[in-house]
Amino acid sequence: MPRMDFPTTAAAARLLQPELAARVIAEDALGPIRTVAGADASTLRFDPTRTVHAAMVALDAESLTPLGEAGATHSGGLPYIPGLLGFREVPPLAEAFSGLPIRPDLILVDGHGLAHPRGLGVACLLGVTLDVPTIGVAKSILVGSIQGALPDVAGAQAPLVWQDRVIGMALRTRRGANPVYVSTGHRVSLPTALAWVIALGRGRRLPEPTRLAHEAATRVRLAARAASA
DNA sequence: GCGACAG
DNA sequence: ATCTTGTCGC
Repeated sequence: MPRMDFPTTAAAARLLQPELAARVIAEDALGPIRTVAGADASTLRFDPTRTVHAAMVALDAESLTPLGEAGATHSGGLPYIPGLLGFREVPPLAEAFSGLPIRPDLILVDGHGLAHPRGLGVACLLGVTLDVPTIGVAKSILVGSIQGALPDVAGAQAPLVWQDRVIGMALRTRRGANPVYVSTGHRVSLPTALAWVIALGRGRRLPEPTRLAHEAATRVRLAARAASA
């Protein structure tokens, strides 16, 4: 099992970013997608111990039937720092990944992929760490702005542009709801990423794998709280 | 110096 | 990210 060493300080994480970002593959390098997974983390608002509860939920890509889930809790890592989210969440996420009953062909990560100032959002870091295709699905913008109009119609899209480059796509998955921001994580092109996010939707704002992972991560946190009481 | 800032 | 009831709207 190839283990990766994660930086312990923000400074070390920043130094490592260019090297890791260079490993990201922004093109389609994936086989048939039969199973997918959602990945998310849950933390406490104010927590000096910096505990992160992570969860991954695997599902059948076609029927969206859940196939299993796993969680992991890590403490003492980095705090939340914009731009360094991956270094905080990927260690517990990678452990959760190893607890899944199956190895998913594709992972939807809660947060950005290449739509990041140094091209290393949490989805990219998880992808290169596990060497699994990943897609970033974020609920708000980290950098860049939407180019053009985004009609209030389900399916509407508009490029997310930063420094004259398209780094992702704003996608309105539901009428009357704010868009989600889709970007390449690893081994998936942006058009393919968009297609999968749409295919894995269920008429709600967030795609099903992401939604289930969010609920699972919350359960991991509540279970940890109950266990320590 | 000021404002922005995934989760 | 999390704390939370009722409430507005299709």
